[in-house]
Amino acid sequence: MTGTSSRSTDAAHGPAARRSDASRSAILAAARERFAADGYERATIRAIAGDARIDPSMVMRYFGSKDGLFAAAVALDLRMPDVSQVPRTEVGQALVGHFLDIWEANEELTAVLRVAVTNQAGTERLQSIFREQVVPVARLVCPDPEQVAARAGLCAAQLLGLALTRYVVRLPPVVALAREEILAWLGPTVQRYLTAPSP
Amino acid sequence: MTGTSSRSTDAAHGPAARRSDASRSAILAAARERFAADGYERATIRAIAGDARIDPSMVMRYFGSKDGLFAAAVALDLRMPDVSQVPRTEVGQALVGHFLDIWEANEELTAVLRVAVTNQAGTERLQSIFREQVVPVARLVCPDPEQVAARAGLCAAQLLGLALTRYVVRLPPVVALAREEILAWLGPTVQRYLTAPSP
DNA sequence: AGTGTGGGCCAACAAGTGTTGACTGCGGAT
DNA sequence: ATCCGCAGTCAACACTTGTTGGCCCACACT
Repeated sequence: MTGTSSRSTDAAHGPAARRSDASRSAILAAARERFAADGYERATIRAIAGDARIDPSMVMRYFGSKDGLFAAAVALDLRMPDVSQVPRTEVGQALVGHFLDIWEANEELTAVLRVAVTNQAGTERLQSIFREQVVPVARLVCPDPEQVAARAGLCAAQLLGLALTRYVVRLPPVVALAREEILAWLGPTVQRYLTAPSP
Repeated sequence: MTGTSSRSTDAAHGPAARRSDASRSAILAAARERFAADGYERATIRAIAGDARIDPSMVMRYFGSKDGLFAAAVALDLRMPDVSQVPRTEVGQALVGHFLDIWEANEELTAVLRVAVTNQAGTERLQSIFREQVVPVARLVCPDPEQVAARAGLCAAQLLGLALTRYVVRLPPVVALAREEILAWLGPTVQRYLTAPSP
């Protein structure tokens, strides 16, 4: 792109652009798809490499191991919205809507969820996403600091349950729900878990 | 041939008691444990047979295949309570409590959930449990027959989400919740999903 | 006694897994 | 033109998986 000539002048380009970047991202895309569709064990390196039209040994050279590939494929950023800009009474709906957005934008979250159920590394990945990206947002909304973790956990239970039944197990009635229905049903639930007085 | 040479004591005991029944149930118990702990692919027949202190080939002879073993191991009965005996306003809490009970009574539900995420047969098993055991109960509580499926689906999303975060992924704040806290938080949610007017 | 049904063990198979190493050839730097 | 680094290929390794068939022995029946 930027003239292959400026190879030695990698001054401000961060990590020097490698000739194999196309293959790398092809592998990562295929990996996300396979992990999301099949889970960790059934997403074989051979299948991923086949999807990316590349030799399996290249996957090893680039990412070291299957675990390394998974770690590189799902470096997940939830892009949580700035809830301080949202009216206190609508934060529940806003969060549910945001989660629906990112869940349908790409397959990374589905991949993390599927893998987290059978793979230790996946479990830890999901736990760290919760700890580092979900809990801090709850901290901004939630009155009592001591209850932040529990309230965030309740929200995670509701939202992951929706994702599980809608995108993984695909219970027909849950798949059939329209976006507005989900917002109307789950929004108040999340709102209550975050802001209602402790029962 | 029907020459099953009726054993001396099997007069009217239904399916004649076999000499290998001890081994069979040992295998089934080990299978439930492994499926619950490891999911479908990582729960190997060899490991299950090892736990049951029996040869792997016996598993094949008794259950035909790994799929057959799974089907036999998790013939799940939710033992749903008779909700018509429960006051309309407490049915939510009653259902949440019941699910906590059976989830902690044995590992069958955890096994079904773990397997359902990566295995097609497991997915169908979970779907049929929902269709045949959860939806009918919702039908008794729910006013509008057209909304029964959707409302049951919402309850499943909340309850499976709790199970996922508490027993599978084990998010620390969710694991730390006491039974009464869960009842107090989730009871009203399930209650609303079942009986509140459509939003 | 003998006998045969069937529970149990052993060894092996074919297929598929992650992973490794040696080899080829293109392209940019010298 | 020459060299060197690195993307890419091929083949193989060591291992595990589900699954199969043959064999041995215990026991209940005649």
